[in-house]
Amino acid sequence: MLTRGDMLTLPFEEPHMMCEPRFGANYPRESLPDSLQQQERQQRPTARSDPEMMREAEDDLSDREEDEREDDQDENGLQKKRGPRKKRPGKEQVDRAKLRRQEANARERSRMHGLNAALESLRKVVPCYSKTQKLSKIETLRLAKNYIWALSETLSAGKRPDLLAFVQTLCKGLSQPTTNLVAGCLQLNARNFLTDHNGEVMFSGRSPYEAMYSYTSSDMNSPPGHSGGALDTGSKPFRHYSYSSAYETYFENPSPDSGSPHFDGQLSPPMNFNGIFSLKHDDPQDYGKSSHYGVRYCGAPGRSALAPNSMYRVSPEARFPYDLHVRSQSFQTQGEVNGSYHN
DNA sequence: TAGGCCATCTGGTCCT
DNA sequence: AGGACCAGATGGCCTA
Repeated sequence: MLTRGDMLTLPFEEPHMMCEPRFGANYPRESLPDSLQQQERQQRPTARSDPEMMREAEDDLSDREEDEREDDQDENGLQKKRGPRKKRPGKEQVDRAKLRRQEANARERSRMHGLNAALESLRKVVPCYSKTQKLSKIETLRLAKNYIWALSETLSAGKRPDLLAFVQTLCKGLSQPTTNLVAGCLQLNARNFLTDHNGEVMFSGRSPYEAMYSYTSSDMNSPPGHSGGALDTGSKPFRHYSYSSAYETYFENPSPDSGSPHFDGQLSPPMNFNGIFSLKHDDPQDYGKSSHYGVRYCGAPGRSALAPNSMYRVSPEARFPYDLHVRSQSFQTQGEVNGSYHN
């Protein structure tokens, strides 16, 4: 099946093929390959019935007249000194300009392909990745921004996040289909999420967390640019609590008929619900050379600094909490969740 | 069929 | 001069 990314992609070596549909519009005639130009000349009717041809002829005429006139008078109509006559571009210059344009087009395509490749690699590290159901460019960027924000909050709080709050942060500003997609990727019941008219994500049901902790899922900062939403009610960081019962509540029934999009592609698990934020991706060489993800957030203002690659070297009290508590706490469930990602 | 998303072309601007 | 970057225009594909 052809993906969106594959469509309209033509080989660089055949720029005229890509230009062809545009000839009828505003593509410059001089850009036609010589053979096509010749062919077009031969096909021109002698009668001046084609409006485009008439326009061309008028342009030619007016150009010539302007060339002649511009030597006689300046813009004020005063007699102008005769200088070197402006030379109309010769065939060589036209060909050269044509070539430069084609080269520029190829570079532009290449540049955009690079941009798309970077976007694709970004898709693979945000919390929802499917080869068959790709996030759009804009949604990928939004989700990435939310993800960075949520992880930064988690790091600054130094505690395990509230699951719902985390997911709600992820989904902020995303379209309803993308929200469903993310919820589906994370195996949450997408029906529990609503998007209001402002695009803010709300949780429609009563969270079991709220029942257990009398703590609302809105107790966290909102990402920049998302003020005033349903989640913007406080500055408290993610709350530290045990996931075990909540996990059961949310994942014992993974809601296969939740209305979420169908996922038959690869899902990447940048986050695990039992609190371990591991990043899985197809090409770890991209990241293995760099420092651990957590280190990248340490330079943020207000964040406590860690030595490079030193997430596990700092004192236990200051350590990223997930490895301290959660691995032993719910190792089995982590495996279950991971298993679903690796389908 | 309208709207969203996308790839490509194109000309302008800025920088080296 | 030439390359990188950008935004507008255009047209194709897909989906609700």
